[in-house]
Amino acid sequence: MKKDEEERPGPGREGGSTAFLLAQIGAHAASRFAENLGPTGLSPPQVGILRALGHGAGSSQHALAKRLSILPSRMVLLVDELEGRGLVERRDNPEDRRLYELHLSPRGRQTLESVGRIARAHDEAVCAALDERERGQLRALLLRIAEHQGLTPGVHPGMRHVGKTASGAPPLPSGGKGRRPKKGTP
Amino acid sequence: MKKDEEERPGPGREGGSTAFLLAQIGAHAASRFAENLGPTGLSPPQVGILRALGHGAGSSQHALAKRLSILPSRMVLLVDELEGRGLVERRDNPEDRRLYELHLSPRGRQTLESVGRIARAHDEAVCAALDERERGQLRALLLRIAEHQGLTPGVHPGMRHVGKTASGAPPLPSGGKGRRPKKGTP
DNA sequence: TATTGTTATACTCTATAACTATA
DNA sequence: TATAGTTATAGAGTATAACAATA
Repeated sequence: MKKDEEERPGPGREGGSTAFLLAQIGAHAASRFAENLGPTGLSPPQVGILRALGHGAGSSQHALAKRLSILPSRMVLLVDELEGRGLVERRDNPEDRRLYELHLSPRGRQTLESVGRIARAHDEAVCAALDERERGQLRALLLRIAEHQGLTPGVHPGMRHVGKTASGAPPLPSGGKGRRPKKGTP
Repeated sequence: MKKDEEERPGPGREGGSTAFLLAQIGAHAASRFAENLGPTGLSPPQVGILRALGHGAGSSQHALAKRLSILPSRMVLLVDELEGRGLVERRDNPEDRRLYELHLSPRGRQTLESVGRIARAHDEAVCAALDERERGQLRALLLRIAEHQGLTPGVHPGMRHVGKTASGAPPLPSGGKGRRPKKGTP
């Protein structure tokens, strides 16, 4: 057959566009980090919670969920597990009894330090192809993009549910009954 | 209370590590791209299929699934929809009747060009903070990381399911009955 | 027996509505 | 009435087993 006419998307685009490279490498980095968390038994969003509590304790679940772009309904389960492992404490807020105050336990703080070590090793592995000067260059460029795109420092936008709905169907109504009494029912 | 002792992960790490910045910006870029695909009604993996067929037609579903790291069972549904929209054709392979040959239809090729325009606009938007020289620098650094990490050019590693299994529970056995006769039952 | 396409099934994550207790 | 936490439920993505047709 004839020599294939190389359907390149543009000039000098071997390996994909820069935006594609960012998405590709970013997904790889996120997956590797999740793998490296294996020994801790924590998921990336749980690490986000521990980190947030590490330098801003006493937050309510709702405030934390908003800050981390996690749904409140999901936050419940994530905190349930962290509390069950003794890493996070739910304390009553005496001024507003609807709210919890979330705090890191000593063990939680210890775990957070361990996560920090994992994160540093992970960063080293991801950037291994570059020398110190190049890492600084890359970091500076990425910071400018992040700022220009309006990204919140330190908050990973968990892959918002976007694409699809092929047939354009509107969302259906749903049930829900709610049952259990809340925490401190006297 | 005393002044909080700023729990920074390391020196000069405002905004997170470089690996975190890559994950953050990468997720943002992927989400935005999925949004920009809205008018086409295509999902990112479907775009991957169209692109692959654009310069390597005649592939079987299985071979394509392997190349794009999509599960064969998912590939069925993705191709079902592309075929239903008249963008892709399933042709019988006369040499091995188990296989299909996947081909882009003229309309599929047209759609692929449209996607290319969307992708270029997307790339421009993501890199808007940088000038031409800086984009070249960034691209060169990213290509070196991608190569060092062993990433396949042009293939997005869709966010492999990694983290969690909090209780370390092993996977359960499952059923499955299978029914319908395959395509060309004479 | 092995492979391709397919279906069934299960688990996770995302997203929304509804409910309780409290303000 | 509004808000925080919670539960139920629906939908999409990921993953695996099982099956029919074919090799």
